[in-house]
Amino acid sequence: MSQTDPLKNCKNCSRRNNIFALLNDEELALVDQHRYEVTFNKGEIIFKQGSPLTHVACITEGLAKLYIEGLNKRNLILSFAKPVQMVGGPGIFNDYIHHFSVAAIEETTACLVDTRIVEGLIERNSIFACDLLKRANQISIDNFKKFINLTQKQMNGRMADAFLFLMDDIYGRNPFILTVSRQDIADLTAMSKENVIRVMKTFKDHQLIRVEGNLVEIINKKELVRISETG
Amino acid sequence: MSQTDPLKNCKNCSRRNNIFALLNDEELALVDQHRYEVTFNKGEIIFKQGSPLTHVACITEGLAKLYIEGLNKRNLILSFAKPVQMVGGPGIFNDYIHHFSVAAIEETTACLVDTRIVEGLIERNSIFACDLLKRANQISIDNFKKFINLTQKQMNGRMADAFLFLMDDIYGRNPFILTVSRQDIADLTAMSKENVIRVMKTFKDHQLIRVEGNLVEIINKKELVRISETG
DNA sequence: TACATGCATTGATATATATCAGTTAGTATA
DNA sequence: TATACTAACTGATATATATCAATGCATGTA
Repeated sequence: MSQTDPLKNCKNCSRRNNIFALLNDEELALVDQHRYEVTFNKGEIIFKQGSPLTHVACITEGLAKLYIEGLNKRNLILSFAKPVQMVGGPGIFNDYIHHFSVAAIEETTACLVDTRIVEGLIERNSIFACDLLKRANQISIDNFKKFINLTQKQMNGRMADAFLFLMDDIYGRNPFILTVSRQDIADLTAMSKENVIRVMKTFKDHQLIRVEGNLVEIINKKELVRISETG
Repeated sequence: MSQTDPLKNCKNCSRRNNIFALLNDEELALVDQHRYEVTFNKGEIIFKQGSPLTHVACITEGLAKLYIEGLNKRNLILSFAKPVQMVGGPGIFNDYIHHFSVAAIEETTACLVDTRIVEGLIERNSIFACDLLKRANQISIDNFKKFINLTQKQMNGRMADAFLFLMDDIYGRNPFILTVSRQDIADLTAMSKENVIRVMKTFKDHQLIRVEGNLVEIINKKELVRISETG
Protein backbone atom coordinates (compact mmCIF):
# COMPACT_ATOMS: atom_id res chain seq x y z
CA MET A 1 0.00 0.00 0.00
CA SER A 2 2.59 2.54 1.05
CA GLN A 3 5.38 3.52 -1.25
CA THR A 4 8.98 2.72 -0.53
CA ASP A 5 9.51 6.34 0.27
CA PRO A 6 12.05 6.79 3.04
CA LEU A 7 10.83 10.29 3.95
CA LYS A 8 14.44 11.00 4.63
CA ASN A 9 14.32 14.74 4.54
CA CYS A 10 11.92 17.60 3.93
CA LYS A 11 13.54 18.69 0.68
CA ASN A 12 12.85 15.44 -1.12
CA CYS A 13 9.78 14.42 0.84
CA SER A 14 7.00 13.17 -1.38
CA ARG A 15 4.50 13.46 1.43
CA ARG A 16 4.99 17.00 2.45
CA ASN A 17 2.34 19.69 2.63
CA ASN A 18 2.24 22.25 -0.16
CA ILE A 19 3.06 25.00 2.26
CA PHE A 20 6.67 23.82 2.47
CA ALA A 21 7.15 24.58 -1.20
CA LEU A 22 7.10 28.23 -0.14
CA LEU A 23 10.33 27.80 1.79
CA ASN A 24 13.82 28.04 0.39
CA ASP A 25 16.42 25.33 0.91
CA GLU A 26 17.84 26.93 3.98
CA GLU A 27 14.45 27.31 5.64
CA LEU A 28 13.50 23.77 4.69
CA ALA A 29 16.71 22.47 6.21
CA LEU A 30 15.81 24.25 9.41
CA VAL A 31 12.46 22.46 9.51
CA ASP A 32 14.17 19.20 8.71
CA GLN A 33 16.52 19.57 11.66
CA HIS A 34 13.68 20.18 14.08
CA ARG A 35 11.20 17.53 13.14
CA TYR A 36 10.45 14.19 14.70
CA GLU A 37 8.77 11.46 12.73
CA VAL A 38 6.51 9.43 14.97
CA THR A 39 4.08 6.61 14.31
CA PHE A 40 1.00 6.40 16.51
CA ASN A 41 -1.04 3.27 17.02
CA LYS A 42 -4.77 3.26 16.43
CA GLY A 43 -6.48 5.05 19.28
CA GLU A 44 -3.40 6.85 20.54
CA ILE A 45 -3.48 10.54 21.32
CA ILE A 46 -1.24 12.77 19.22
CA PHE A 47 -2.17 16.06 20.89
CA LYS A 48 -4.19 16.34 24.07
CA GLN A 49 -6.56 19.24 24.64
CA GLY A 50 -5.31 21.44 27.45
CA SER A 51 -1.67 20.39 27.13
CA PRO A 52 1.12 22.75 26.07
CA LEU A 53 1.44 23.36 22.35
CA THR A 54 5.07 22.80 21.43
CA HIS A 55 4.82 21.19 18.01
CA VAL A 56 2.61 21.13 14.97
CA ALA A 57 2.00 17.86 13.18
CA CYS A 58 2.16 17.00 9.50
CA ILE A 59 0.32 13.77 8.85
CA THR A 60 2.18 11.58 6.38
CA GLU A 61 0.28 8.32 6.78
CA GLY A 62 -3.01 7.15 8.25
CA LEU A 63 -5.97 9.09 9.59
CA ALA A 64 -6.50 11.17 12.71
CA LYS A 65 -9.48 12.89 14.26
CA LEU A 66 -9.49 16.42 15.63
CA TYR A 67 -12.02 16.73 18.42
CA ILE A 68 -13.05 19.00 21.23
CA GLU A 69 -13.56 17.34 24.58
CA GLY A 70 -16.79 18.95 25.70
CA LEU A 71 -19.30 18.47 28.50
CA ASN A 72 -20.03 15.21 30.29
CA LYS A 73 -17.33 13.29 28.42
CA ARG A 74 -18.95 14.11 25.12
CA ASN A 75 -16.70 14.91 22.20
CA LEU A 76 -17.25 16.94 19.07
CA ILE A 77 -15.18 15.97 16.07
CA LEU A 78 -14.14 19.11 14.22
CA SER A 79 -12.49 17.38 11.35
CA PHE A 80 -10.18 14.60 10.27
CA ALA A 81 -6.58 14.86 9.16
CA LYS A 82 -5.14 12.63 6.48
CA PRO A 83 -1.91 12.79 4.52
CA VAL A 84 -0.66 15.43 3.75
CA GLN A 85 -2.49 17.72 6.11
CA MET A 86 -0.89 19.97 8.68
CA VAL A 87 -2.47 20.00 12.11
CA GLY A 88 -1.42 23.06 13.98
CA GLY A 89 -3.37 24.68 16.65
CA PRO A 90 -4.98 28.03 17.14
CA GLY A 91 -2.98 28.30 20.33
CA ILE A 92 -0.05 29.52 18.25
CA PHE A 93 0.66 33.19 19.04
CA ASN A 94 -1.94 32.93 21.76
CA ASP A 95 -1.78 30.81 24.89
CA TYR A 96 0.28 27.95 23.47
CA ILE A 97 -2.24 25.43 24.63
CA HIS A 98 -3.94 22.76 22.55
CA HIS A 99 -7.60 23.67 22.19
CA PHE A 100 -8.61 20.35 20.75
CA SER A 101 -7.29 16.81 20.92
CA VAL A 102 -5.93 14.84 18.02
CA ALA A 103 -6.02 11.05 18.03
CA ALA A 104 -5.06 8.37 15.52
CA ILE A 105 -8.04 6.52 14.06
CA GLU A 106 -5.82 4.25 12.03
CA GLU A 107 -2.09 3.72 12.50
CA THR A 108 -0.83 7.19 11.77
CA THR A 109 2.58 8.66 11.05
CA ALA A 110 3.26 12.32 11.62
CA CYS A 111 6.19 14.68 11.49
CA LEU A 112 6.22 16.87 14.56
CA VAL A 113 7.76 20.28 13.97
CA ASP A 114 8.74 22.66 16.75
CA THR A 115 6.35 25.62 16.86
CA ARG A 116 9.26 28.00 17.48
CA ILE A 117 10.64 27.05 14.09
CA VAL A 118 7.26 27.64 12.48
CA GLU A 119 6.98 31.00 14.17
CA GLY A 120 10.42 32.01 13.02
CA LEU A 121 9.44 31.17 9.47
CA ILE A 122 6.24 33.19 9.76
CA GLU A 123 8.23 36.22 10.84
CA ARG A 124 10.89 36.05 8.17
CA ASN A 125 8.90 34.69 5.22
CA SER A 126 5.80 36.71 4.48
CA ILE A 127 4.59 34.39 1.74
CA PHE A 128 4.62 31.57 4.28
CA ALA A 129 2.75 33.78 6.73
CA CYS A 130 0.12 34.72 4.16
CA ASP A 131 -0.43 31.10 3.32
CA LEU A 132 -0.94 30.21 6.98
CA LEU A 133 -3.38 33.08 7.32
CA LYS A 134 -5.21 31.81 4.26
CA ARG A 135 -5.42 28.36 5.82
CA ALA A 136 -6.69 29.76 9.11
CA ASN A 137 -9.32 31.67 7.16
CA GLN A 138 -10.35 28.58 5.24
CA ILE A 139 -10.82 26.71 8.51
CA SER A 140 -13.07 29.54 9.66
CA ILE A 141 -15.14 29.27 6.51
CA ASP A 142 -15.46 25.52 6.98
CA ASN A 143 -16.53 26.11 10.56
CA PHE A 144 -19.35 28.40 9.41
CA LYS A 145 -20.73 25.58 7.30
CA LYS A 146 -20.40 23.27 10.26
CA PHE A 147 -22.30 25.70 12.47
CA ILE A 148 -25.23 25.68 10.07
CA ASN A 149 -25.07 21.91 9.71
CA LEU A 150 -25.13 21.30 13.41
CA THR A 151 -27.63 23.95 14.47
CA GLN A 152 -30.07 24.18 11.57
CA LYS A 153 -30.26 20.70 10.11
CA GLN A 154 -31.81 17.69 11.72
CA MET A 155 -30.40 14.23 11.94
CA ASN A 156 -30.97 13.09 8.35
CA GLY A 157 -29.35 16.21 6.94
CA ARG A 158 -26.38 15.99 9.26
CA MET A 159 -25.84 12.32 8.48
CA ALA A 160 -26.10 12.94 4.74
CA ASP A 161 -23.46 15.61 5.15
CA ALA A 162 -21.26 13.27 7.12
CA PHE A 163 -21.34 10.52 4.50
CA LEU A 164 -20.67 12.93 1.65
CA PHE A 165 -17.81 14.41 3.67
CA LEU A 166 -16.34 10.99 4.37
CA MET A 167 -16.58 9.90 0.76
CA ASP A 168 -15.38 13.09 -0.92
CA ASP A 169 -12.97 14.62 1.54
CA ILE A 170 -11.67 11.87 3.76
CA TYR A 171 -11.53 8.57 1.92
CA GLY A 172 -11.68 10.05 -1.57
CA ARG A 173 -13.19 6.97 -3.17
CA ASN A 174 -16.63 5.54 -3.41
CA PRO A 175 -16.92 2.17 -1.93
CA PHE A 176 -14.81 3.03 1.07
CA ILE A 177 -13.81 1.19 4.18
CA LEU A 178 -15.22 3.03 7.13
CA THR A 179 -12.41 3.17 9.67
CA VAL A 180 -14.30 5.52 11.98
CA SER A 181 -16.66 4.05 14.55
CA ARG A 182 -20.37 4.76 14.93
CA GLN A 183 -19.46 6.77 18.01
CA ASP A 184 -17.08 8.85 15.91
CA ILE A 185 -19.87 9.59 13.43
CA ALA A 186 -22.05 10.53 16.40
CA ASP A 187 -19.34 12.89 17.63
CA LEU A 188 -19.04 14.34 14.14
CA THR A 189 -22.76 14.97 13.74
CA ALA A 190 -23.58 15.83 17.35
CA MET A 191 -26.07 13.03 17.78
CA SER A 192 -26.27 9.85 19.85
CA LYS A 193 -24.66 6.72 18.50
CA GLU A 194 -28.01 4.95 18.66
CA ASN A 195 -29.51 7.49 16.31
CA VAL A 196 -26.52 7.25 14.00
CA ILE A 197 -27.30 3.59 13.62
CA ARG A 198 -31.00 4.25 13.10
CA VAL A 199 -30.46 6.89 10.41
CA MET A 200 -27.93 4.65 8.68
CA LYS A 201 -30.59 1.97 8.60
CA THR A 202 -33.13 4.26 6.98
CA PHE A 203 -30.51 5.35 4.41
CA LYS A 204 -29.88 1.68 3.72
CA ASP A 205 -33.60 0.91 3.47
CA HIS A 206 -34.04 3.79 1.03
CA GLN A 207 -31.17 2.52 -1.13
CA LEU A 208 -29.05 5.61 -0.53
CA ILE A 209 -26.08 3.71 0.82
CA ARG A 210 -24.94 0.11 0.96
CA VAL A 211 -23.34 -1.12 4.16
CA GLU A 212 -21.56 -4.43 4.55
CA GLY A 213 -19.50 -4.58 7.68
CA ASN A 214 -17.04 -1.76 7.38
CA LEU A 215 -17.54 -1.33 3.67
CA VAL A 216 -19.80 1.56 2.74
CA GLU A 217 -20.93 2.57 -0.72
CA ILE A 218 -22.83 5.71 -1.60
CA ILE A 219 -25.44 4.54 -4.08
CA ASN A 220 -27.63 7.63 -4.47
CA LYS A 221 -25.39 10.62 -4.02
CA LYS A 222 -27.88 12.98 -5.62
CA GLU A 223 -30.53 12.21 -3.05
CA LEU A 224 -28.01 12.47 -0.21
CA VAL A 225 -27.08 15.92 -1.47
CA ARG A 226 -30.75 16.85 -1.54
CA ILE A 227 -31.26 15.63 2.03
CA SER A 228 -28.14 17.49 3.11
CA GLU A 229 -29.38 20.72 1.54
CA THR A 230 -32.95 20.59 2.77
CA GLY A 231 -31.87 19.68 6.28
CA MET B 1 -22.61 60.76 24.51
CA SER B 2 -19.86 60.71 21.93
CA GLN B 3 -16.68 62.64 22.44
CA THR B 4 -15.82 65.66 20.37
CA ASP B 5 -13.31 63.52 18.61
CA PRO B 6 -13.16 64.40 14.94
CA LEU B 7 -11.55 61.07 14.00
CA LYS B 8 -9.61 63.13 11.54
CA ASN B 9 -6.87 60.69 10.76
CA CYS B 10 -5.60 57.28 11.77
CA LYS B 11 -2.48 58.60 13.44
CA ASN B 12 -4.35 60.56 16.09
CA CYS B 13 -7.49 58.44 16.17
CA SER B 14 -8.65 57.70 19.70
CA ARG B 15 -10.93 54.97 18.46
CA ARG B 16 -8.56 52.86 16.50
CA ASN B 17 -7.89 49.20 16.96
CA ASN B 18 -4.69 48.20 18.72
CA ILE B 19 -3.42 46.49 15.63
CA PHE B 20 -2.73 49.86 14.00
CA ALA B 21 -0.17 50.63 16.67
CA LEU B 22 1.99 48.06 14.91
CA LEU B 23 2.23 50.25 11.83
CA ASN B 24 4.73 53.02 11.25
CA ASP B 25 3.66 56.52 10.22
CA GLU B 26 4.03 55.84 6.56
CA GLU B 27 1.95 52.68 6.72
CA LEU B 28 -0.65 54.40 8.84
CA ALA B 29 -0.88 57.23 6.33
CA LEU B 30 -1.53 54.67 3.63
CA VAL B 31 -4.45 53.28 5.62
CA ASP B 32 -5.70 56.77 6.26
CA GLN B 33 -5.75 57.56 2.57
CA HIS B 34 -7.78 54.50 1.74
CA ARG B 35 -10.45 54.53 4.39
CA TYR B 36 -14.05 55.68 4.26
CA GLU B 37 -15.90 56.61 7.39
CA VAL B 38 -19.55 55.66 7.10
CA THR B 39 -22.47 55.76 9.52
CA PHE B 40 -25.11 53.07 9.20
CA ASN B 41 -28.64 53.38 10.53
CA LYS B 42 -30.09 50.77 12.82
CA GLY B 43 -30.94 47.68 10.81
CA GLU B 44 -28.77 48.52 7.83
CA ILE B 45 -26.44 45.98 6.31
CA ILE B 46 -22.73 46.77 6.46
CA PHE B 47 -21.51 43.63 4.70
CA LYS B 48 -23.78 41.17 2.94
CA GLN B 49 -22.99 37.47 2.90
CA GLY B 50 -22.13 36.33 -0.62
CA SER B 51 -21.08 39.77 -1.84
CA PRO B 52 -17.52 40.63 -2.89
CA LEU B 53 -15.12 41.41 -0.08
CA THR B 54 -13.41 44.67 -0.92
CA HIS B 55 -13.08 46.32 2.48
CA VAL B 56 -12.67 45.46 6.11
CA ALA B 57 -14.51 47.49 8.71
CA CYS B 58 -13.32 49.04 11.94
CA ILE B 59 -16.26 49.83 14.18
CA THR B 60 -15.82 53.20 15.89
CA GLU B 61 -19.32 53.73 17.26
CA GLY B 62 -22.43 51.65 17.89
CA LEU B 63 -23.01 47.91 17.73
CA ALA B 64 -23.22 45.45 14.86
CA LYS B 65 -24.08 41.79 14.58
CA LEU B 66 -22.11 39.25 12.57
CA TYR B 67 -24.39 36.49 11.36
CA ILE B 68 -24.55 33.62 8.95
CA GLU B 69 -27.64 33.45 6.79
CA GLY B 70 -28.47 29.78 7.00
CA LEU B 71 -31.34 27.52 5.98
CA ASN B 72 -34.97 28.57 5.63
CA LYS B 73 -34.28 32.23 6.37
CA ARG B 74 -32.81 31.32 9.73
CA ASN B 75 -29.76 33.22 10.89
CA LEU B 76 -26.99 32.30 13.29
CA ILE B 77 -25.30 35.18 15.06
CA LEU B 78 -21.59 34.45 15.33
CA SER B 79 -20.71 37.47 17.39
CA PHE B 80 -21.21 41.19 17.84
CA ALA B 81 -18.79 43.96 16.98
CA LYS B 82 -18.51 47.09 19.08
CA PRO B 83 -15.91 49.86 19.13
CA VAL B 84 -13.00 49.33 18.53
CA GLN B 85 -13.29 45.97 16.86
CA MET B 86 -12.12 45.13 13.39
CA VAL B 87 -14.47 43.09 11.24
CA GLY B 88 -12.64 41.49 8.42
CA GLY B 89 -13.61 38.39 6.73
CA PRO B 90 -12.10 34.98 6.27
CA GLY B 91 -12.54 35.52 2.56
CA ILE B 92 -9.25 37.45 2.57
CA PHE B 93 -6.58 35.51 0.67
CA ASN B 94 -9.30 33.06 -0.29
CA ASP B 95 -12.31 33.74 -2.46
CA TYR B 96 -12.79 37.40 -1.58
CA ILE B 97 -16.41 36.83 -0.71
CA HIS B 98 -18.16 37.72 2.53
CA HIS B 99 -19.00 34.53 4.36
CA PHE B 100 -21.25 36.20 6.88
CA SER B 101 -23.36 39.33 6.96
CA VAL B 102 -22.78 42.30 9.24
CA ALA B 103 -25.66 44.59 10.19
CA ALA B 104 -26.00 47.58 12.48
CA ILE B 105 -28.06 46.87 15.60
CA GLU B 106 -27.73 50.44 16.79
CA GLU B 107 -26.61 53.42 14.72
CA THR B 108 -23.08 52.39 13.88
CA THR B 109 -20.07 54.16 12.48
CA ALA B 110 -17.30 52.25 10.77
CA CYS B 111 -14.12 53.00 8.89
CA LEU B 112 -13.95 50.90 5.76
CA VAL B 113 -10.42 50.06 4.67
CA ASP B 114 -9.55 48.64 1.29
CA THR B 115 -8.50 44.97 1.61
CA ARG B 116 -5.69 45.50 -0.90
CA ILE B 117 -4.12 47.95 1.52
CA VAL B 118 -4.45 45.47 4.35
CA GLU B 119 -2.90 42.75 2.23
CA GLY B 120 0.00 44.97 1.30
CA LEU B 121 0.63 45.62 4.96
CA ILE B 122 0.52 41.92 5.76
CA GLU B 123 3.14 41.24 3.14
CA ARG B 124 5.56 43.96 4.16
CA ASN B 125 5.04 44.07 7.94
CA SER B 126 5.47 40.68 9.55
CA ILE B 127 4.49 41.90 13.00
CA PHE B 128 1.20 43.06 11.57
CA ALA B 129 0.79 39.70 9.86
CA CYS B 130 1.51 37.79 13.06
CA ASP B 131 -1.06 39.83 14.91
CA LEU B 132 -3.70 39.12 12.30
CA LEU B 133 -2.86 35.44 12.50
CA LYS B 134 -3.17 35.62 16.25
CA ARG B 135 -6.60 37.23 15.90
CA ALA B 136 -7.72 34.62 13.40
CA ASN B 137 -6.59 31.96 15.84
CA GLN B 138 -8.44 33.58 18.71
CA ILE B 139 -11.63 33.59 16.65
CA SER B 140 -11.12 29.88 16.07
CA ILE B 141 -10.75 29.28 19.79
CA ASP B 142 -13.92 31.26 20.47
CA ASN B 143 -15.71 29.22 17.84
CA PHE B 144 -14.76 25.99 19.61
CA LYS B 145 -16.47 27.24 22.74
CA LYS B 146 -19.47 28.20 20.66
CA PHE B 147 -19.61 24.74 19.12
CA ILE B 148 -19.81 23.15 22.55
CA ASN B 149 -22.37 25.70 23.71
CA LEU B 150 -24.64 25.12 20.78
CA THR B 151 -24.34 21.36 20.46
CA GLN B 152 -23.89 20.12 24.01
CA LYS B 153 -25.86 22.50 26.19
CA GLN B 154 -29.58 22.82 26.34
CA MET B 155 -31.64 25.98 26.31
CA ASN B 156 -31.00 27.14 29.88
CA GLY B 157 -27.26 26.75 29.51
CA ARG B 158 -27.17 28.53 26.18
CA MET B 159 -29.29 31.39 27.49
CA ALA B 160 -27.13 31.75 30.60
CA ASP B 161 -24.12 31.94 28.31
CA ALA B 162 -25.80 34.54 26.19
CA PHE B 163 -26.61 36.84 29.09
CA LEU B 164 -23.13 36.55 30.57
CA PHE B 165 -21.69 37.25 27.13
CA LEU B 166 -23.90 40.30 26.67
CA MET B 167 -23.08 41.69 30.10
CA ASP B 168 -19.33 41.01 30.14
CA ASP B 169 -18.26 41.24 26.54
CA ILE B 170 -20.78 43.37 24.71
CA TYR B 171 -22.29 45.98 26.99
CA GLY B 172 -19.56 45.81 29.63
CA ARG B 173 -21.78 47.00 32.48
CA ASN B 174 -24.33 45.41 34.68
CA PRO B 175 -27.68 46.90 34.39
CA PHE B 176 -27.52 47.21 30.64
CA ILE B 177 -29.94 48.31 27.99
CA LEU B 178 -30.63 45.40 25.73
CA THR B 179 -30.46 46.76 22.22
CA VAL B 180 -30.71 43.34 20.62
CA SER B 181 -34.13 41.88 19.94
CA ARG B 182 -35.50 38.58 21.24
CA GLN B 183 -35.08 37.24 17.73
CA ASP B 184 -31.40 38.23 17.85
CA ILE B 185 -30.96 36.32 21.09
CA ALA B 186 -32.69 33.39 19.43
CA ASP B 187 -30.27 33.63 16.51
CA LEU B 188 -27.37 33.80 18.94
CA THR B 189 -28.42 30.74 20.93
CA ALA B 190 -29.91 28.72 18.07
CA MET B 191 -33.34 28.49 19.60
CA SER B 192 -36.80 29.81 18.73
CA LYS B 193 -37.75 33.29 19.86
CA GLU B 194 -40.70 31.85 21.78
CA ASN B 195 -38.36 29.73 23.85
CA VAL B 196 -36.03 32.66 24.40
CA ILE B 197 -38.95 34.46 26.01
CA ARG B 198 -39.92 31.43 28.08
CA VAL B 199 -36.40 30.85 29.41
CA MET B 200 -36.05 34.56 30.19
CA LYS B 201 -39.24 34.26 32.20
CA THR B 202 -37.92 31.34 34.24
CA PHE B 203 -34.67 33.26 34.86
CA LYS B 204 -36.78 36.16 36.03
CA ASP B 205 -38.93 33.95 38.24
CA HIS B 206 -35.82 32.43 39.80
CA GLN B 207 -34.39 35.89 40.54
CA LEU B 208 -31.40 35.40 38.25
CA ILE B 209 -32.11 38.45 36.14
CA ARG B 210 -34.32 41.51 36.33
CA VAL B 211 -36.06 42.67 33.19
CA GLU B 212 -37.88 45.93 32.81
CA GLY B 213 -38.56 46.80 29.24
CA ASN B 214 -35.18 46.94 27.58
CA LEU B 215 -33.30 47.23 30.85
CA VAL B 216 -31.72 43.99 32.02
CA GLU B 217 -29.83 43.37 35.22
CA ILE B 218 -27.94 40.23 36.11
CA ILE B 219 -28.83 39.63 39.77
CA ASN B 220 -27.34 36.18 40.39
CA LYS B 221 -24.29 35.87 38.20
CA LYS B 222 -22.90 32.95 40.16
CA GLU B 223 -25.95 30.83 39.48
CA LEU B 224 -25.97 31.84 35.81
CA VAL B 225 -22.36 30.70 35.56
CA ARG B 226 -23.33 27.41 37.17
CA ILE B 227 -26.19 26.90 34.73
CA SER B 228 -23.90 27.80 31.85
CA GLU B 229 -21.30 25.28 32.97
CA THR B 230 -23.62 22.39 33.69
CA GLY B 231 -25.50 22.92 30.45
C1' DT C 1 -59.50 58.25 15.20
C1' DA C 2 -58.78 54.17 12.89
C1' DC C 3 -55.74 51.12 10.87
C1' DA C 4 -51.61 48.63 9.79
C1' DT C 5 -47.27 46.79 11.24
C1' DG C 6 -43.87 44.63 13.92
C1' DC C 7 -42.27 42.80 18.28
C1' DA C 8 -43.19 40.51 22.66
C1' DT C 9 -45.83 37.15 24.92
C1' DT C 10 -48.59 32.98 26.07
C1' DG C 11 -50.67 28.32 25.79
C1' DA C 12 -51.52 24.04 23.35
C1' DT C 13 -49.65 20.65 20.54
C1' DA C 14 -46.49 18.06 17.66
C1' DT C 15 -42.10 16.10 16.97
C1' DA C 16 -37.24 15.38 16.93
C1' DT C 17 -33.95 13.42 19.68
C1' DA C 18 -31.83 11.44 23.88
C1' DT C 19 -31.87 8.02 27.17
C1' DC C 20 -32.32 3.54 29.02
C1' DA C 21 -32.28 -1.35 28.95
C1' DG C 22 -31.33 -5.07 26.68
C1' DT C 23 -29.63 -8.33 22.69
C1' DT C 24 -26.31 -9.83 19.42
C1' DA C 25 -21.97 -10.59 17.40
C1' DG C 26 -17.23 -10.39 16.92
C1' DT C 27 -12.65 -10.29 19.04
C1' DA C 28 -9.40 -10.74 22.37
C1' DT C 29 -7.91 -13.03 26.68
C1' DA C 30 -7.15 -16.59 30.29
C1' DT D 1 -12.99 -23.90 25.49
C1' DA D 2 -14.80 -20.63 28.37
C1' DT D 3 -14.80 -15.86 29.60
C1' DA D 4 -14.71 -11.14 29.19
C1' DC D 5 -15.09 -7.18 26.58
C1' DT D 6 -16.22 -3.99 23.15
C1' DA D 7 -18.97 -2.28 19.26
C1' DA D 8 -23.14 -2.69 16.78
C1' DC D 9 -27.81 -2.88 17.03
C1' DT D 10 -32.95 -2.64 18.55
C1' DG D 11 -37.25 -1.24 20.93
C1' DA D 12 -39.65 1.38 24.45
C1' DT D 13 -39.93 5.53 26.77
C1' DA D 14 -38.99 10.20 28.33
C1' DT D 15 -38.07 14.86 27.31
C1' DA D 16 -36.34 18.92 25.15
C1' DT D 17 -37.59 21.91 21.73
C1' DA D 18 -40.10 23.68 17.68
C1' DT D 19 -44.24 24.93 15.73
C1' DC D 20 -48.72 26.85 15.45
C1' DA D 21 -52.27 29.99 16.68
C1' DA D 22 -53.69 33.68 19.06
C1' DT D 23 -53.35 37.99 21.95
C1' DG D 24 -51.55 42.18 23.58
C1' DC D 25 -48.96 46.20 22.98
C1' DA D 26 -46.44 49.53 21.21
C1' DT D 27 -45.35 52.80 17.20
C1' DG D 28 -46.13 54.86 13.14
C1' DT D 29 -49.30 56.31 9.46
C1' DA D 30 -53.45 57.37 6.48
